[in-house]
Amino acid sequence: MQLDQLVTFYKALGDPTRVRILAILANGPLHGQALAGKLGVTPPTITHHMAKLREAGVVYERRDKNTIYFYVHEANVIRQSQAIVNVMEKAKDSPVEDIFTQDNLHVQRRHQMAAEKTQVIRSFITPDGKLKQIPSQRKKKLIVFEYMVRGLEKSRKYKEQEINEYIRQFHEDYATIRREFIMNHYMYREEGIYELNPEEMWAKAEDLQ
Amino acid sequence: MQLDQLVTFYKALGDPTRVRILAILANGPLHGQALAGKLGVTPPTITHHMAKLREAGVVYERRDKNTIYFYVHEANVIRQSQAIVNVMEKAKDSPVEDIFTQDNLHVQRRHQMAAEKTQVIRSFITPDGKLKQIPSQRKKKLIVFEYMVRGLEKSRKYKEQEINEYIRQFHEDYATIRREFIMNHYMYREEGIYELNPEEMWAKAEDLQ
DNA sequence: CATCTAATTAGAATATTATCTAATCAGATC
DNA sequence: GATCTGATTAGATAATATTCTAATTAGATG
Repeated sequence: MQLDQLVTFYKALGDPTRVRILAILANGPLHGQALAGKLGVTPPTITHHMAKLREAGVVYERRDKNTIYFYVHEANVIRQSQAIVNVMEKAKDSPVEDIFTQDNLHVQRRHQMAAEKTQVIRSFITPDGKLKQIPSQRKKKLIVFEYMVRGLEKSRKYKEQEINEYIRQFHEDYATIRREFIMNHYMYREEGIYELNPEEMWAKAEDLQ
Repeated sequence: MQLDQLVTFYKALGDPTRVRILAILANGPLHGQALAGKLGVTPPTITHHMAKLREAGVVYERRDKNTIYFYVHEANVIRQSQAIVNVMEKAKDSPVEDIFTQDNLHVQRRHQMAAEKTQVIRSFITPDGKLKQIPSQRKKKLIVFEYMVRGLEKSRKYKEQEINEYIRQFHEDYATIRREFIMNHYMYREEGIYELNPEEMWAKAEDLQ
């Protein structure tokens, strides 16, 4: 992520009204007037704040007739929350010591995997949280799916419609992706109701080969 | 965390100069004039920014003669980075469905543990990152130690002096805490050099009883 | 105690931001 | 196509924030 996007993100969260908006939207989508009412501000103020939140990739919206519903883009919030930590991590010059001692080879490997994931996410997810295309390499696909699925709530039951909506924030082809979620054990379906599997069941890129 | 502290934190990171300061400090402590030089700004500007970063609990400082060295308070940055996610998590009314199905009992348990940890951290760590006192209950102590130790780098070799310095950001009694780190397998020492153990070896509050 | 060094405070200039009212726009719906 | 509804734009105001120069302070050190 470049400096600009990072600063935009933190600026967006650096205002009490906007944080309150996010807290409200965490309970589910809402339209502008409702937000204005709950917060005791005028609609133009909401427009102003939503523009900032949208620019930061923190919310997205869907229109229904004349009404615009705002949604938190949760996966994006989670990802960007790490931004400053990543910057600091990256800023550290890797010391040239021999860190490949017997003791921490597996730690090394875990580091490497994390770096690879970041890399894959960065190349398949646009700054505003859209999935450019479904990766064809299985390993990359799993990394992206795991990233997407992290925005869903554990042990919550979703209607198919809700899952479709959720996936659509990333990509139009929700049907394919929904099917992949099931096939790779991120979720299971029972009588039309979807739910996240425990993480131990997920297909994991790091288990490949 | 209350709204104010959260907004202060995000505001602090919502400025390019301050982000650049953090990127520089990630490589190690530095004094004001050096920062001013590297960034091409005047010393008063640095004073201004450091006040904001300090207020946000993102840096701390140590004086040596006339020179003040600034340090990133990494554990604090990592913790506060989660703030918005926590707020949203908390804002969601827990739905009154039966979520205690066979399938996700262990997920439940994990949730509970995470909540407990947050609780303990909140009660033993001040908003600006100091450890109020060393918990006497072993379980709580481990939670706090794990939190502290997360600010150290994996597979990096530390001199005893460095460990002392590091611990001092939290508490004056670095000797006791350093000993505890070893006793509880967070770190090991070899010929006066300290290093983080792989996480699997750490004493964990969730393994108790 | 005179002097040096690094940091801070004061105060001003400029830019950015949050919020409002009033006016306008963009889709529905009758 | 006239009207209704909800959102946006324009423009003003007041509050905040960033950065500078100049003056001051707080510790060392000779």
